[in-house]
Amino acid sequence: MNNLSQTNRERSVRNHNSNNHNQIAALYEEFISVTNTNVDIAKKMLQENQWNLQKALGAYFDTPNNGQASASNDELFEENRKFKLLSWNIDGLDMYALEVRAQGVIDVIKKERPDAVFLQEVIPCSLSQIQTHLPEYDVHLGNVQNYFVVILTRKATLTVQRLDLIPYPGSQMDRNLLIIHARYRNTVNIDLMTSHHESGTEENSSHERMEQLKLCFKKMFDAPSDHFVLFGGDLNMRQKELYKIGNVPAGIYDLWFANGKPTDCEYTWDMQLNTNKNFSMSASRPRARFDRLYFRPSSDGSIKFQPVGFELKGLDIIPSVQRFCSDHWAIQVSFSV
Amino acid sequence: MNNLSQTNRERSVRNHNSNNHNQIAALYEEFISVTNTNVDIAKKMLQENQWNLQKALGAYFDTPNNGQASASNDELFEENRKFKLLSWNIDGLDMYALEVRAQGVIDVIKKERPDAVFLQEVIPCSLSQIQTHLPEYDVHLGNVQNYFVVILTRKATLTVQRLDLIPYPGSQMDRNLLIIHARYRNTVNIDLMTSHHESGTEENSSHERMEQLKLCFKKMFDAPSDHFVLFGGDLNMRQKELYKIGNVPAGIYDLWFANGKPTDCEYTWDMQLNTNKNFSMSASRPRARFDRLYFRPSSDGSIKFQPVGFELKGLDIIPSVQRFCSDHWAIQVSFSV
DNA sequence: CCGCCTGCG
DNA sequence: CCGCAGGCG
Ligand SMILES: [Mg+2]
Ligand SMILES: [Mg+2]
Repeated sequence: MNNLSQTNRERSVRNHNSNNHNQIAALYEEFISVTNTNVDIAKKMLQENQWNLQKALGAYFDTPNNGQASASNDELFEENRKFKLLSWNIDGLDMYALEVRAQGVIDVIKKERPDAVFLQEVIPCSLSQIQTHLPEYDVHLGNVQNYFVVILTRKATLTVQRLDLIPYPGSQMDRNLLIIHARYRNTVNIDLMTSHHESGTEENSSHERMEQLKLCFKKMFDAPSDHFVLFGGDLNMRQKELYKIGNVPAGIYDLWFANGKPTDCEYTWDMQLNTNKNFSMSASRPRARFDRLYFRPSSDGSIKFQPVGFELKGLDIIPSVQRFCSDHWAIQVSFSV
Repeated sequence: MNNLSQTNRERSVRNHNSNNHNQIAALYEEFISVTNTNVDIAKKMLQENQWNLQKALGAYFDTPNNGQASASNDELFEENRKFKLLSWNIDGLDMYALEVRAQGVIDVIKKERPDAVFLQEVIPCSLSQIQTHLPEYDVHLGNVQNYFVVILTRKATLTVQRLDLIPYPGSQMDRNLLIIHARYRNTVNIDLMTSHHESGTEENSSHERMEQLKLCFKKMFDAPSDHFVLFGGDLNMRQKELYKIGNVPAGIYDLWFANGKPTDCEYTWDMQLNTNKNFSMSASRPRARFDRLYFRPSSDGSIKFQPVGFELKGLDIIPSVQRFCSDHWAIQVSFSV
């Protein structure tokens, strides 16, 4: 019996208690996490089953075409739980309809319910919106000058032990590496690292990016070996630069590759599809895989944490303002835990 | 007896003819070429020796400390003749005191008396000055739009057989390679090639420069093997780029290297010494060896053509306007012929 | 934070 | 034709 099973037991106890608001939210959380559905289905199934999670899950999976109905609920519990991480440069430097666009970001997070979120190019005004509208997350940040990176951790699943902020000494743009040392469901140590690496094509920026990336890879190895390490963000990375630093070190996995290199998720900054910037009349319509997520597994092989998905989010234009949330797409990875 | 000796004989014949202006100029030319002096000394010595070149040379070298007085005049003839080539980006895009600066360029050429001159960044207005004030040179050019490259050949020593203009297909700046197929003293075939390679540090410019340089090296090899080939100009070259294309091919010689890498002639574009641009208040004071000359010897080993000198010219500020002739220095190479 | 341009130090 | 900033398509 591994640590995750203990967590399940603990939660079963909670489920038999009173129906106050926090506990209903926890039931939704659990139902959605196991069934990979949404809050509407969770509400319906739980209401129909007297707010008993096991009964609601049983009823859901007994319905034909819902999940894998042949397995027992406990097995489904084990098999279907996901850890989700979403990373997004939300372009807080673009003032056009920023408040509406930031609300769009919040809506995506509410819908996706990732356990952790890496945000880049956040400005104070957007940060306030996030803190107001996403109370289900803890908000972690280093500096709050100009624009900055933020890590959100889902209160229900992650407890934060420590924060590290490592400035890049060579950065001309005040970029830094933000690290959150967290525990997932009180059992799994996960170090969450995000960064917004030096922008632009200039030689100095390119060189600085390589230094920043090398530092990050080193930090991933510096973490205790029994921790899982997730690092990524807007790395502004070019293939040549990765090649020049010797490609991704052994023991670290690019989660786009680990999830089968889905070609429809390749470009995270795509001026052929994203119209937030004025490239429509331009001769060049560049696109690139600037945003990436890397994974260093734990040395503890008994802990299940398998990459099972890579998706782009934020692909929809916001009708009211005819803008996307950002010039970058969000990238989201899932792990079977 | 090689071809150069024949040329000497031909000239001796000319020297006994009448004293019209052209022939006096030819006598000056010869005297200066052999003695490495200047027009004032040539005039004095020739006047004192009844315009007899042999007597004037004899008198000059019999004077203690003048040349190597122990050798015979004929030997000195052989030993001291030089072929000189000067290359200069004269910054015709800088309008500040351009006419005075172009006159400065003309003055340097008149003083140095190179057999051939490669000019880059010439504009029509400067071209007119050159044509007016340097009648001792033939002027060769391809396009005359915006700014362009020009080759000057000394009428007394070079006869031009053909001109080729090869546009660089990938250039964003209408750059091209200008080739003059010439004969030196009616005996030695010399192909003169100059170019102004793509400017700037951008990736596309850098890549285009490498393509341009590869084409030029190829053209140097395409010339008939019994020709000497001299190629160079403002190549805007970076060490990395030369490395990336595999360095200078075997059989081609960088004349700065061939002349012992004189460290005081390394930087041809030097914002630490040249004040034409506004770098005085700038944090960076860049300098580079942008201007280079390459040499492919003839397969005919009987023809003497040995690199014997590399110099910078145009190092003096013009007092009246407090500017240098150009933001580039001129580079000048000499061959013992 | 694409390429390219202009202007500044 | 240096690096960098700001603006444009
Ligand atoms: Mg951005
Ligand atoms: Mg120039």
